[in-house]
Amino acid sequence: MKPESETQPFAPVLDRLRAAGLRPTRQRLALARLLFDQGDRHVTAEQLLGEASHAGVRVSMATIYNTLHQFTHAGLLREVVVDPGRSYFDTNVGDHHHFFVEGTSELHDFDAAGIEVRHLPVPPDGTRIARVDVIVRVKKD
Amino acid sequence: MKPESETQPFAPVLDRLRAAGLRPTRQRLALARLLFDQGDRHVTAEQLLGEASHAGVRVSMATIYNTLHQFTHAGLLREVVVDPGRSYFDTNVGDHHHFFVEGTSELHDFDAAGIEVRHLPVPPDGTRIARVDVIVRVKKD
DNA sequence: CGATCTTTTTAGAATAACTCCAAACTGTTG
DNA sequence: CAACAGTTTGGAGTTATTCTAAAAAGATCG
Repeated sequence: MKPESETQPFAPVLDRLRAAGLRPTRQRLALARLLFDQGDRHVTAEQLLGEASHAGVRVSMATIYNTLHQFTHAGLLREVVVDPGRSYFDTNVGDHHHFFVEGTSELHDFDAAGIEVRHLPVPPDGTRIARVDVIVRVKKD
Repeated sequence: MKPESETQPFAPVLDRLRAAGLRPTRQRLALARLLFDQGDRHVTAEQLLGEASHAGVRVSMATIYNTLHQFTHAGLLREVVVDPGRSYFDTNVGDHHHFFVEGTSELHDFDAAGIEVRHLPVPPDGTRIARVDVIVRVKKD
């Protein structure tokens, strides 16, 4: 039997797009597969463009950005802001946090289940908590 | 008795620069006073340039950036990365974390003493924790 | 299917936030 | 104050991202 990637290459990703109310266009499908068909990843727009062109998919930079943001709004991606001047997009949208290795700019996930953030103060007036990000900045030693 | 800001306008800031091994030049003194003589603040480079020129201090953008980074290295400021595409510099270098109000891009400090972050996982191989940032993203409701 | 309408995509220009550079200037030291 | 190292500066250069208007591609209808 052929591997799933050959027998149902588009199906799961197609469903995700449909569920998100995004038209499954050629470029969205291709990008979704690059993003979601290989486990948890952290990508920048530029990396994704590189991967796309490497995979023979012709996509413009504008589409890369549009798509990353649409996926983020749809909850398929999460934007991670750790590095001034560049955004990472995380395919892991579960409850987790990040290690950020200064110098190499690598990101690593760690599950939120293992840690406890307690006694958070009350949010400023007229606001409610949307999300709590814990960024553990580490250095090579 | 006159307020300290009138009686000893330069002294404390001068000491801080000296202690940091930074030559107390006219621009560094002026920027340091704008930054440190009014309690805890979060500024962007552009804001600081605006304040400087408003205060009649002629400084170039390059110097604003140089100075912000030097102060950060010297431990007089802390860079806060929460907003893609812009850095904030925080004059509070104590142990604290941030509320970030999406939409208005406001930052508010909260003391780290009140919360507990427990059971942090071990950092990736060959690295050690430099800092833990907790960012509580809030939305207006 | 083909006309039509809407959504997407695209190349390239535009913007924003920095960073770099070589020349001018300034604080410091002897 | 001479002389040098450290600083500042305007302006050009970069990088990441957004915008724009026109072309292309899906969807819908008859």
